[in-house]
Amino acid sequence: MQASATAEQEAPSARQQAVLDAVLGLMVEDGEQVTMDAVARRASCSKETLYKWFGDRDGLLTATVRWQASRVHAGHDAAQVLDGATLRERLQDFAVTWLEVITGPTSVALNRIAIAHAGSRKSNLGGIVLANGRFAIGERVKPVLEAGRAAGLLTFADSEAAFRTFFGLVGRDIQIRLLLGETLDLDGAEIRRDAGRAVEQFLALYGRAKPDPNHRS
Amino acid sequence: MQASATAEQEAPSARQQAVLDAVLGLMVEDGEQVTMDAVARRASCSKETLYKWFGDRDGLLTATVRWQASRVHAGHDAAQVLDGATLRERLQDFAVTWLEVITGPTSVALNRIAIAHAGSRKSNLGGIVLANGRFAIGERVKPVLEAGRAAGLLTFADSEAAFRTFFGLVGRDIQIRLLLGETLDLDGAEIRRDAGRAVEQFLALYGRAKPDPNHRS
DNA sequence: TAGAGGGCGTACCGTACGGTACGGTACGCC
DNA sequence: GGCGTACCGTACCGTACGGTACGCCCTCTA
Repeated sequence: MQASATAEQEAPSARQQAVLDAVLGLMVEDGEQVTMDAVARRASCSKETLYKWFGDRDGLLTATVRWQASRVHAGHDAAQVLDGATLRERLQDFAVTWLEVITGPTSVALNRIAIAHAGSRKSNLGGIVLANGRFAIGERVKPVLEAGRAAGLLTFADSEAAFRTFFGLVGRDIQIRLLLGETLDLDGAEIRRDAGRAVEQFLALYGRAKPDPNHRS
Repeated sequence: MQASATAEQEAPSARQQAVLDAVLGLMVEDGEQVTMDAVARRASCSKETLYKWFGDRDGLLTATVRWQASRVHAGHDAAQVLDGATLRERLQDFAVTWLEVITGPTSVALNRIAIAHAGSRKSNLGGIVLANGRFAIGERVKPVLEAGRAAGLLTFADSEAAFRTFFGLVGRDIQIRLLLGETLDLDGAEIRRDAGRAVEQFLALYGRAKPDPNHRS
């Protein structure tokens, strides 16, 4: 009983990636029709191969979540010295990226699956989604906030609390509305506007000095 | 084929309410074991009766969501004249109530079911949950915000946008984390503290005057 | 050319679950 | 008492789906 891409963290082969993409496609089309038969048909592979590679259905779903998560991570490392314009720009980038992710159909479908699964203890899809979504971005934003504090641009005691406020200002009710089936389709311009508003509000709450209107990028 | 409490809005009888409470109980215990057999066993009724009363499984779930929604609504009407302390207090009330709702196990279970269901078009559970959750509270908060604006305490152009910011400041990442299976259990004190912070942040963003530190309730 | 192995397609099995049918019982009404 | 109604409990049916088994093809190696 060898489960290649499940218990082991081995990166999936190209063929396996194609299978996982097929799963994602089915999830986006209709989260409830992700059946082993449907996956096999869609990916043009045999069910036996699915079980050989992923162990069982849960393993397949887990591998899919991991696979999607592995693609989301991207983004530059922190510049150590921050001025006000750079800080604003970095936060804007995070906000835009985050909004693009959570409004994407793949994210919505994946979160739906993970949430449905979270109801019954087995196989921690929700934990994986959280670790690669909300917590991953937290770990990337907090250093920026702390650099901003070090540069005297921000003031806060607890970077985790500051980040959670930022998270709330950016996401607001968008994710829950999408998850519950509302169709919001935000275009890029609207996302940038929303992100900008959130950043300004965050800076209004946590900025040490009033934002300098002469010093826009 | 008469479906008493489904297509029709008729309030469920006492016996039917007991059945719906059984459904809620099963949902909280394990969202996936809400099977018609399990409901019948739990509620000590026959499956035939379930189908007679609710039509089919979707009807039963819909009736359950409506039944729970009908219990959540509560809360005083708006006082027309607002001073700063009253406004702060009203907002605090809303924030506490909302946090208590979304952190409750029933709400988490119900939202999970509705979200899982939202993946496939049939039977709009997500819409019902949204209408009775996020939108219902919005319709109750916005008049308060507008009264605050009329009293010169707040300044904003769009009450919907202002409410969404309030919503984000209150909820932050709490709901998505709970839905994805994290166990956060906030106690009453923490909820009040969170709510207070959110209200202060909201007033800092939208208040016309700086909050008067001498004038706390 | 022959053998081996990986993988596709498909048939198959067991079970769980949605939905229906039916016998039995309690209760109200004539 | 006799009848209808409402409901419980349970047996039953059909199907969908997770999981397994097996035959065939294709490719790679010697």
